[in-house]
Amino acid sequence: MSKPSQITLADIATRLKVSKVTISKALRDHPDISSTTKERVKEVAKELGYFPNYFARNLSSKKSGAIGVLVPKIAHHFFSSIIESIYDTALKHNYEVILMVSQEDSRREALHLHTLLSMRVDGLLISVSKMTPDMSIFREIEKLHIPTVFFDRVLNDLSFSTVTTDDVDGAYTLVSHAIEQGFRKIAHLAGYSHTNIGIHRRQGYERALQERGIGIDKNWIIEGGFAEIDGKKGFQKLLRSGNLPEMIFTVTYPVALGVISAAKEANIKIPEQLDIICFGGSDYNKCVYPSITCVEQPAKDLGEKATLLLLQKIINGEGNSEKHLVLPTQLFRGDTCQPRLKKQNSER
Amino acid sequence: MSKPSQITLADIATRLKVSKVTISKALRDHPDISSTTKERVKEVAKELGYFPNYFARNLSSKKSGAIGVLVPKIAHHFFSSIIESIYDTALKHNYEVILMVSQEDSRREALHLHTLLSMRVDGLLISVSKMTPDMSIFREIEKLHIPTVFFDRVLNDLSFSTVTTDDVDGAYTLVSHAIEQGFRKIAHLAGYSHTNIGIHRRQGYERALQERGIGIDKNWIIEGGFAEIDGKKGFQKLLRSGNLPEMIFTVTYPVALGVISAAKEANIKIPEQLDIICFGGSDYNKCVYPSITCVEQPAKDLGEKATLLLLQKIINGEGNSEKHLVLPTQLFRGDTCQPRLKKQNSER
DNA sequence: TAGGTTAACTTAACCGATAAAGTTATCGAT
DNA sequence: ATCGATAACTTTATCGGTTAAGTTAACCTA
Repeated sequence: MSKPSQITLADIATRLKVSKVTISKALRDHPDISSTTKERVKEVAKELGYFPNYFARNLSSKKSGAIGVLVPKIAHHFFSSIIESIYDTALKHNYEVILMVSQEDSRREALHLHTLLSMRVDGLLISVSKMTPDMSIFREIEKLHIPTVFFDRVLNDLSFSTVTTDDVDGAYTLVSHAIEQGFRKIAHLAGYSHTNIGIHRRQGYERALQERGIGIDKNWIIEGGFAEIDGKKGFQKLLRSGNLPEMIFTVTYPVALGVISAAKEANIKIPEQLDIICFGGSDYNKCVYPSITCVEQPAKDLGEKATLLLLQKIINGEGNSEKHLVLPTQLFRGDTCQPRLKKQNSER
Repeated sequence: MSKPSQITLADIATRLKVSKVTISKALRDHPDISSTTKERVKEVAKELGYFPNYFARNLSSKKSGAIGVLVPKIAHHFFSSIIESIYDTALKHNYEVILMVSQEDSRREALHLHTLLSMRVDGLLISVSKMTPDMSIFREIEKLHIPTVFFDRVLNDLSFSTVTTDDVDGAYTLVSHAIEQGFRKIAHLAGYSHTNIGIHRRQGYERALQERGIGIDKNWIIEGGFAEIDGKKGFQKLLRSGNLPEMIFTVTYPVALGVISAAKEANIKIPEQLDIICFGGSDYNKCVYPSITCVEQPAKDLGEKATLLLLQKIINGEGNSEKHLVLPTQLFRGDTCQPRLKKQNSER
């Protein structure tokens, strides 16, 4: 069956023999309308099962009451946590969320952003894909002066507000911890060097090594993506090189799982024969063996802070003031990266 | 700064000195318009950075080109996979997705469904929360004859189409497998008995035991939710009873992780001292130790099938024909639930 | 008691598109 | 030469609301 036409203001108006504007105002508690009329209107509205047409309302009021969110992935613990937190925060402030997924594809990114713009969202929350971005769409957004906040994966050469994890510090803390536990040969499965998180985590890694006088071996830095498959590939490359490190620091949690999985296949035991640490964890990490020692990303916090910052821009009209929030990570000590004294003795 | 008014059809029209209807038609490749005019229009549209106002378009065309999706959770591997697959499938057919999260709260469920209705979505994809549902909103939807498909968590006493996992069969297969491996004392951390997945998985469990002449011990069936915390609570209850089983079958993957986590705290080794199987897994399960033997849910497939079924209803107008798709699970043999011959010998 | 307020509506205009119903000029056929 | 068809537009109406600008009767004040 075709969709039946739904109840409109006019329906209630004819029923009560008043103008539809009266209905509109009554439902929005406009002072023009007497309280008795308001009551009658609301009663009939409920009785008929009326609910306003979102399109019509927003077309005439020129507000959408919604924020647009663009993420590269959903099925990834980190992003799904952020998304959930964005939804909750937006709801608390009576905003709707329109979510789009680029699937790490920059063409889809542009497509979806256009759709969000056509929906006249009041603001945008964006985390960019890992591909080289198509800058033109972002410049377009810049020109339109739509309140926008980038989170987690940001573009540095644009003048947007950002909410990010303290990637440099997190990586630095984590790798420093590993060094303190006695590890020296630490490889890094890094992210792409054109993404902020890739660059920064690598910087933290390099700084930790340098400060402790450990040389950086370019062969032990392998660039790749952020997914499981990249971990597998990275590990296999290290394995083929015949020069396995004592410790691998991976740019994300999924990459670490990829390494563990590949190591399992290659019959290399973690953490006995090879150890691992990573940037970011998951709720589940603590439940399994080995639980990976990592720095936990403040996913919930990131979503909330980014949303609040955006709402501030929307509501207070602080559209073009540029702010940069950087949130700290927290070290989690799991089963990997345990003190290395015994092993050092037995091996050397 | 306030949002600048964006380019409209009228802007292009005055620029080209034709009517705005000509512009509208030209941009949609309407046969009324000559190809030369179309070219000129498109050129100017691109130059001015025009994109249609989604609200205005849908208000006048009375179509939204969007489907509404309501899920209980996002930050859960199973749901985030389904959601991703819904987004991809919808995109392939040029539909937008409006996603809402109830956070397992039936009041939010009603609220969000009303929002989706007010957005005049062309159809609905719904997975209900674990709370006792507020039926009135679903009856309302039924009356409106909006194409709707329930997936995974469905309501049985309503006449909607559904796409579900074969819960009975999956649980039956999994528990049967455990019995064949030599397990006899099998407890079940079950879901709520008012949800279809809770009921069906328990049915599969009970049938597997009965068919093999193993008595059902009500004390070993513990009802609870679907999250990690429910696994912890369930395990602790079993522990306190002083009568630990050989094997625990949990209603979901997160519940299993809760059990593993609580067992770790209680210094009980899995799978050496206590074994575990669960309904549903995750990509990561294979990477860790112990990888849990489970039946994998066809998350991607579920999302795709549900979306396709809905689109069929929308496009072919098969609004009220009721269909029920049941998708099979697949047994994954992990580190848990290994043959139990040795242990039986050593223990008895 | 005229004049100004105010409460409580109504009418008209508009948001930015689409759909339906005209309007011309052109062209081919009879 | 006339008619009908068609191509290529334009005009008008409409979607379901909101906002701005009237309207009217009642009430208050000087």
